[in-house]
Amino acid sequence: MTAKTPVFQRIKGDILARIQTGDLRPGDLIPGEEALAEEFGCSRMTVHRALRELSQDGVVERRRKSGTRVARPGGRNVLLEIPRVDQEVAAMGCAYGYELLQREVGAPPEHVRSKLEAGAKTRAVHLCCLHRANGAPYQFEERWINLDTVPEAAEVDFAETGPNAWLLENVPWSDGEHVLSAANADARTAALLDIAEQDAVLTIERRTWRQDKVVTYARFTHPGRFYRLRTSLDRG
Amino acid sequence: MTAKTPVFQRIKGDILARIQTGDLRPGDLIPGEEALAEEFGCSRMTVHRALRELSQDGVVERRRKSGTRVARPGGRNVLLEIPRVDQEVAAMGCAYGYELLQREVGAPPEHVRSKLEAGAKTRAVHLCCLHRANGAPYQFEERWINLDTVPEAAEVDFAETGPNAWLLENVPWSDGEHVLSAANADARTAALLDIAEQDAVLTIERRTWRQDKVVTYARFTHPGRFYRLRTSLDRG
DNA sequence: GAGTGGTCTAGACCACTTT
DNA sequence: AAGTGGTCTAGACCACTCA
Repeated sequence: MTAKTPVFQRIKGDILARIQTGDLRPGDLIPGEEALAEEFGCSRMTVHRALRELSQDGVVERRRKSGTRVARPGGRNVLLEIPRVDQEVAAMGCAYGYELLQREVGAPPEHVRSKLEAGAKTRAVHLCCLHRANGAPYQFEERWINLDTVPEAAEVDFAETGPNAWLLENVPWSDGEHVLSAANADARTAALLDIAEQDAVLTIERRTWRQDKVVTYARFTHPGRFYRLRTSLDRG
Repeated sequence: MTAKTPVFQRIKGDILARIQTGDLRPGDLIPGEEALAEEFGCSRMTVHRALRELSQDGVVERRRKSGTRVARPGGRNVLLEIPRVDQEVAAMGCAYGYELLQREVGAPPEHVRSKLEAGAKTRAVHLCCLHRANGAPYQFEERWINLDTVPEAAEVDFAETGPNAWLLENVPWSDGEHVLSAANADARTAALLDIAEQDAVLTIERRTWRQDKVVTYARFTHPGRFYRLRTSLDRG
């Protein structure tokens, strides 16, 4: 069935194979687009697309006049999929439960205000939510939503719908920043997640922007014993 | 200077802006390639490239005959950069130190053998390494290298060069899988990292493949208090 | 100045999916 | 059967960068 795979994909695969077998090593020069076009019996555009995608994947580095070289892998860039809680729980075959523990509107504390890149007069919605799997605590979410950026959020009670789902519906496709870290559970978190105090938890902090303004700052906390984040393959 | 930005980029930016302002909402239909080509005064190929890249970024979904629609963001896909330890330490302005604690060659234990997808007779190099920043323990690395896949590794002593650097030089650009989790430090790890027992640690497990065969399985352990992994922006 | 990649075109044909 | 995206071409011109 190789006859049906697009030419640019065969070129990508061919070059990748040459690299993985050690035939081409980091720093090695790859023939020019015109030469490859002749070698593969296709147009330069097709070769260009193959090399461009390899370059975007970090496999190859391209410079005008110098040519294309196999990249020296430094760090690993991996694609991390952070699923939606409800979908994640459902994917495990568990019943998903949502509970709003706290909701208040007002000026956020100082350390949150800086995360929101907000002024002194900025108000925010502060939410504490618990997500459950088959009744058992699964994730604790603490979130602030910047009312300067999303004033509509002040009118939503979030009693039934989690803030994540609401934001995805109403403020889609913002840019984001995530920070992952491990910590020991404090007394409050331990009680909420039904784990022992000092147990390791994995926390994900997320900030999202819309048009250069911070939309929301959220902290997701999972029991470390049961929570693992997998990355799908990307680059090397 | 918008005159110098490529046309396909302007198209991407334009459509992204329409989405971020809420002009286009998830599920909305985007005009066909031919219509957009006329709207932007360019060829269909140029429009196609813009839409293809948006599709690869997960911003839109394309189906033949149906057309192109704004994607419903589900989970977040973020680009996670896992840097090389030495570069990471150097980037913090610290002196990097490497110490090989243990090196042995033999049959790996059962739970590792399954990770290596190895047979009963497979031998592996087992390494325990400590990475330091300004003399202080920074990362503990435990690793097995599959000698079926990389027999050369049996001859390397890894006393001076860390296994990561060696593998990147000798087995470049393999595919990878990563698992992130939080855990409480056991006595041995705590002693090595100079932290208290039960302190939270962030662990990264990595497996890499070359040509469908597992090259190596590694566990990297960091003090959770000081270690954070940041994701750069990608998709929503 | 010369050589490389980067973009773009106008048109063609194909592949998939819905009607 | 028709309409959409997916690929490919042959050629063009431009932009960067090295000698």
